[in-house]
Amino acid sequence: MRRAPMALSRVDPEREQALRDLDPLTVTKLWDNPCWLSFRLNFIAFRFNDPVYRWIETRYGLVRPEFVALYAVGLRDGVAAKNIVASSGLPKNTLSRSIQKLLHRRLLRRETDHDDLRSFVLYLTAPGRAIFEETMPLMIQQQTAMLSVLSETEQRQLCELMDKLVIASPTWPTDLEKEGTAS
Amino acid sequence: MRRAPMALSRVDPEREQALRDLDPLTVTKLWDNPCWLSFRLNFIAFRFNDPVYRWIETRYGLVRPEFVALYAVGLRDGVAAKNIVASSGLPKNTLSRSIQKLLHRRLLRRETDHDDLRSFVLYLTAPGRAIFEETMPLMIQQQTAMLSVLSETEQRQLCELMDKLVIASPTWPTDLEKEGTAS
DNA sequence: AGCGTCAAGTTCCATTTGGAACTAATCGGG
DNA sequence: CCCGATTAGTTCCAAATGGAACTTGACGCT
Repeated sequence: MRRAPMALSRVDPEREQALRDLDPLTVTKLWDNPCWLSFRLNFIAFRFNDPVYRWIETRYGLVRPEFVALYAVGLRDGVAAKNIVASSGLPKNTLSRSIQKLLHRRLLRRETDHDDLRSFVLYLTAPGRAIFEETMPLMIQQQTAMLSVLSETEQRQLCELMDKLVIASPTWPTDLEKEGTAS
Repeated sequence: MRRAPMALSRVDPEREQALRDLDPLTVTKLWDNPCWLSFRLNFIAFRFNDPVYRWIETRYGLVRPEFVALYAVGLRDGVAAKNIVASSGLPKNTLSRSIQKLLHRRLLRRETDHDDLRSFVLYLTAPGRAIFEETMPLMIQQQTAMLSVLSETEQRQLCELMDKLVIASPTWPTDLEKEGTAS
């Protein structure tokens, strides 16, 4: 168990300098960690999320789940809270509150869904859309900066590989079970 | 701005079924979202993290930052809190408390670092290591399940691409600035 | 139609979180 | 070799979080 996952860690002088900027524990988590996927995912995601959410918080006073909701409606007018829950993994009470606050601030507007009276359909107001439109280019700029170390081809590869994973996700176990060893 | 990022979204009958299992908003976030990287990262990371942390919480009563600390020390004996902060992105007070709790439960042990008297070096106790050793295979099992849709080659590609990203991470902007457009 | 089960969203409240201020130790210059 | 600036870790406290219970509407079954 204490071995590099999928070596490519030859002493490549190219990288020597960059490695000096990484915390030693980060280096261990990268190359001496059987769970390489988890660490890379969380690390890269954090480096994207953190600047984005800090900016949105200071600029608009919207905290993370609030922006998640606004962004979701911005991408797809007419979604319901349940969709945002399903696609974000946030608990539904957190999203309920976030949507309330957005409604209060008139960034979102909602109507009862006439096909299911328990449900509400959500829309951006003009100010809501303004925030969405202003934020999007900055997020893209951050993404571009992060991806700039990869070639066009590599970027497409990465996109496609992650694509396959997301598509396969409904088949993944949602619980860790010990019994797996008993097969 | 409202366009698919890097299309590969041809109507591939292979995927039609899998797509039916995904929430419509999830589909939008995948293929009609200029920020494809962020969504894929967060989504896949969530599907790994959620089962793992729920299991650890119910099995050992350790919450996420506590397990983050234990896992870090498990990977690399003798790290200090600051390293865990740097590599995890969690706030340092949260980690301070987590480490306290682990010390109290005798899963971790610490000594003052003789090179820097402000700092402490952390070690796993035998019970701490037992938890680490028991959890690791389950995490690997989850990772294997998630990656099983990819071929060996694709898995290695994914690993290498994410690798490059993490290595480049020290050069990424840590703040979103409007000025970027003024260059 | 009438009833048990389930789903969408909300409310309650104990717990967790994280920014900011703090303590103690190191470092960098004159 | 002392002093201002910085860093490791802790403490404080207001605010966010999320599990569980609740409300209201939908759906299936007889």
